Amino acid sequence: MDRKTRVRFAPSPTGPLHMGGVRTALYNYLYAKQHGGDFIIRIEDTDSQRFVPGAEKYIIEALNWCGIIPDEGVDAEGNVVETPSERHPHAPYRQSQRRGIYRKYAEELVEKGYAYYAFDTAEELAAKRAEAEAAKETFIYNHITRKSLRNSVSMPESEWKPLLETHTDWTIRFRMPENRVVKMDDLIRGHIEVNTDTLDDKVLWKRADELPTYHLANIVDDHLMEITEVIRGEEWLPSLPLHYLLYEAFGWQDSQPRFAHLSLLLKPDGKGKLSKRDGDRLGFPVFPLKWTNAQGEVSRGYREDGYFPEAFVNMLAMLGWNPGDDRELFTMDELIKAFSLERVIKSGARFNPEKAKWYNKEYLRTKSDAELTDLFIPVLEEHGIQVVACPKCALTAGAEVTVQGADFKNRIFTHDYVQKVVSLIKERASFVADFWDIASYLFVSPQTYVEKDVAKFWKEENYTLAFQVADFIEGFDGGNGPAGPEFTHEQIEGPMEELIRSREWPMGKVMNCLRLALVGASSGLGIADIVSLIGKKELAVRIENIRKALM
RNA sequence: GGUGGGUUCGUAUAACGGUUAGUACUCAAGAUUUUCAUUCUUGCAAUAGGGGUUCGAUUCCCCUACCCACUACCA
Repeated sequence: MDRKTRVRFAPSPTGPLHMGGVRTALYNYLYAKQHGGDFIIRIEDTDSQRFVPGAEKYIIEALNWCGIIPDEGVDAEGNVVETPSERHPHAPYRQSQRRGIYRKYAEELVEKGYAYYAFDTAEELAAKRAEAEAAKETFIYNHITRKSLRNSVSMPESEWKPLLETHTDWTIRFRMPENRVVKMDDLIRGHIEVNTDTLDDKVLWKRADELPTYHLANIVDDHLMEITEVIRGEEWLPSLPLHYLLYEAFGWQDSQPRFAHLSLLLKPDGKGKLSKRDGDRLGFPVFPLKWTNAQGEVSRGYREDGYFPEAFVNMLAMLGWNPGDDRELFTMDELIKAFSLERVIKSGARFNPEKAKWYNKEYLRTKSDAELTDLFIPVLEEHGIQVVACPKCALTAGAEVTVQGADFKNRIFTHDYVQKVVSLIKERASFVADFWDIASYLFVSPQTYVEKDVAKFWKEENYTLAFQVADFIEGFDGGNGPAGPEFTHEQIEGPMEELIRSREWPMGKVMNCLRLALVGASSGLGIADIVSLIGKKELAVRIENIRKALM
């Protein structure tokens, strides 16, 4: 009776999906794909009070961005996604659209004696709880207190039956058995036992909004959707006994899914679980995508912060799971092959933003120059730089211009130029957004000179020599004869170094003076790289600028 | 308070009951480089505490401490 693996991610659309939620979805997805099964997204929107418009769309988009694509569920537009060859129709995938099916299951339990009608009002129960708390006790709605409360167990049928019609906010509660040890198995945590006396009679269905609570909807839907493994957050572990008992009450033990409870993501410092506040406080995103709430408060997202989805997913996968060896870099396909619930860590995983950054850096390096160039161009445009596809082609403005690689005056650069820049700087960055800070001097003449570096290198005996090197570069014909206007890095580097060495000039000091003129600081690419990129004309401009500024 | 879960360097983690307790991130130092960055090398740094079981315990058992979750007509 081997069943096809079917797992589900069942978020509640009450806000943006937390990165812990993404991890839960990811582990579900990896498990499904590894077993050649289906990954299903089910929207658990049975709480009309907490429903947040846009949250569902956000969740689907976030998972999409991560490459976690459902075989069944809803897509970002709200359309049903279903496996084409599936025999069983499982739609709809939103519990609010399934409301019609839950009541009969709840009533079936009442008929079998596993549940009962309860007529206590929320106020009455709140009063009971307050009373118990005052006496330093815990109020539990169970076999002891049940008798003194208003329900179909404590009252004669003649009394409660009419209440079903007249009373509009009754509930159906599970009848928790007395003093029974529920024995459970968790794929991650092993064997667990709990005595039912510590549990209470949970509400399964509410007459007020004709909707089930999580527990009922969850079990019924998992059964109907033929879910084989339930992989969910640790916060559900305490209700596992109830869920076991529910499967038993329905007589569905044979097809009961296996359970795996994942530990929570903890904040990077201090105590407690990772929250939105930690991100704001420590300066990192806790959500995959940017989210703006009803009050207009914006929460940053990994996508908008410049993370590659592969890096984000990889980082998340390693938070609470490891392959058993030293490998740390995994593509989604590799994760699918390597993943196993047996190697999921039981304890909570503290999130480390530094490591997240490191992952992005690693992935940045694997990207092609062309790909990174495409990502860099919008950043350049934000800084007023125009990038054209070829040296001689029409600008968007309409005017035709000729750009010889770089036109600093008009702030126009060729695609080819940008790509060269990218190839030289990509190993120095963690994010594409860093490119501008690292390489702005390759697009704009420096406006200021770092004081500390000026003090260290800008001395007459150094800069007079630096000017001679600049003159040499300007006169260099690149081996192309007198007509050769520019040169490559390879062409200039040797002769330039030869000049300095043959005259026994102090290489470091001279170069840094030149670098100060070109970059505005004593950091950055090699001089040969810079001058071959920006060209003779711009070199002259920058020498002139620094003369004016510092002499 | 009750119930359940958890505890290896600062962080993420590895280690059939037998290891000088490994790796990565961070940090520090050194090498390389015309500077910075990269790269490379090295270093700092852990089994929560106490009892057992055992020839031998990070590993198994018990107690304590601490952390987390749950304790709603929320999920």
